Amino acid sequence: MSCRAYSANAADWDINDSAIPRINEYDPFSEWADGHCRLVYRADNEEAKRHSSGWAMRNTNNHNVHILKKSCLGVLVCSLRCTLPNGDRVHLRPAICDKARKKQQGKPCPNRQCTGRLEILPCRGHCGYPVTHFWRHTEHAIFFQAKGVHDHPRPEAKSTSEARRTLGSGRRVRGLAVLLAKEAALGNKFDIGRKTVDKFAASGVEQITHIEKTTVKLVKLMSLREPKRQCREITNQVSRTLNPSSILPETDKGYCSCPPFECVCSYQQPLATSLHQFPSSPSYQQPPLDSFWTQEPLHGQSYPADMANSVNPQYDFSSISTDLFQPEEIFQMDQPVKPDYVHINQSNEIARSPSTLLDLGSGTIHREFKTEDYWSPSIGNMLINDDSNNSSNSNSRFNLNQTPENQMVLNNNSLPVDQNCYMSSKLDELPFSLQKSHYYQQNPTFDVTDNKTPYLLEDKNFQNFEPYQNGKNYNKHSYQDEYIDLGQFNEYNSFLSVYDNKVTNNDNTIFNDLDFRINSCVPSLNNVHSTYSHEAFDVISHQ
DNA sequence: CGTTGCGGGCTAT
DNA sequence: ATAGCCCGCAACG
Ligand SMILES: [Zn+2]
Ligand SMILES: [Zn+2]
Repeated sequence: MSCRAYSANAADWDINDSAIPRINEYDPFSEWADGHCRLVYRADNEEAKRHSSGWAMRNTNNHNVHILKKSCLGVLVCSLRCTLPNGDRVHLRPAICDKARKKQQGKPCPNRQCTGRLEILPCRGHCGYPVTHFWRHTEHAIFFQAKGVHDHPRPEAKSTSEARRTLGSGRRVRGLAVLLAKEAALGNKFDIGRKTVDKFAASGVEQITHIEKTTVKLVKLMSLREPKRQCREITNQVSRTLNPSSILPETDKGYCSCPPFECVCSYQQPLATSLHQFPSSPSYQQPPLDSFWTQEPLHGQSYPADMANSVNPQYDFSSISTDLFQPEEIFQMDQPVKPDYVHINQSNEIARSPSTLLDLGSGTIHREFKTEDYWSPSIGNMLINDDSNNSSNSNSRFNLNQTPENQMVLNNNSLPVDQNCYMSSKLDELPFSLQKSHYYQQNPTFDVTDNKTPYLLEDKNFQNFEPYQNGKNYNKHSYQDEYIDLGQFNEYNSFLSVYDNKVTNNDNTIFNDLDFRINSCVPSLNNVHSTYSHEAFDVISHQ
């Protein structure tokens, strides 16, 4: 699900804007928002208030009191990429707490018949870095913005994870039943947001057609300002691509009776053996023998129904207990955790390094399945990346990114998102300052002043187009001075005209693409964005 | 115990 | 300046 192409509010704002249009419509909470999106929730939305997400997001310090930033921790997977009997893959929820997360790593795979160990598959969905979520509160709404497209499967639902944790050590099936029931019950709430998804997905396709036409323009726009470090990391994604052909080799395995994180049995799996020693990160990747995600069910685990049937059942939760994560237990296993493994894992826990460049320009989908590919993209999955809970969330990452087109399609909303930032245009051509001045002059009405207020405090101004005011400042800088609001450019054309000195075309979609790419891959350009379709532009630069 | 948020501080670009 | 990230602290459940 990700975000809908158009949020109720036509996202003509950016989380960093000092002034944002007043929002009248709110979006239903999207637990699995993916791709670049901006959503506005009601201030009383509990989930929004908690800044929760289906993705395992951890707080990260962005030195900005007004905006809460979180980055994705990826997903906890089996080092052997085993497939559960039902065809699902292991994808547990990484603990948010660093300490707890470390404990998780190296634990035996929950699949009883698998000898693999749990390891973190870091998120590299945003230019090689973890996808980030931004939250900002205003008086009447909670603004949410995401950057990047998760290149990994969805972790288990938060509720499931919690349930597991709290379920006592009850070791039997009973616990499992409870979990399943919970999951099933929880799943229903997401249906709401989904309808729009398909719709947007379709529109996304349409938009894609415009891409070629607009490419030139986009390049031009991007040339306005090229961030020094662009994301061009397509490579990572490619590396995770899996061979579709390989399918569920391990599917039929039975489960051992060992706890998910504490398997003690010595059951050996043929394939896996050494795999667990390698970190999941692409740079280190060892080729999993078979496609890890290929089989991800189309419906993500997030789906209630699915969960009950597929996801949870696969795990042996009976043994899961609070002590699952006890470090000591790791050593109790017949096969001690390999120190190296753990070590490596930690270092790779979160992708830090950018990746290598990919063939950005190629629009081809890489299906070459290298041994190291983690993901096998299934086109069907790729096309729909919706946040609705059911979608094949797991696919979002992987496959889509390989091609610009694909990405665009995939990204939720149909908004083209170029994670890869394959377009390395030069922004230099147009001085950024120029843009600012233009926009700024035209939007005299906006108040640029920056007042500071913790994001938790509602930022009235934000909603009303007023500057931040209140409280804390951004840690070290204020946005106000440089804030530029492009709101006046209601049309994409207007925007173009500014640069081109002429009005070019009416194709709003183009802008979207541009926006997407810019936002996603070019850090500096994140402020430049358009409403996803014909809405006004909101370009902001601040510093 | 784990989650969530805060914020200092370091690093790379 | 921007962004990513580590780390400790604290409130909370
Ligand atoms: Zn396994
Ligand atoms: Zn992610």
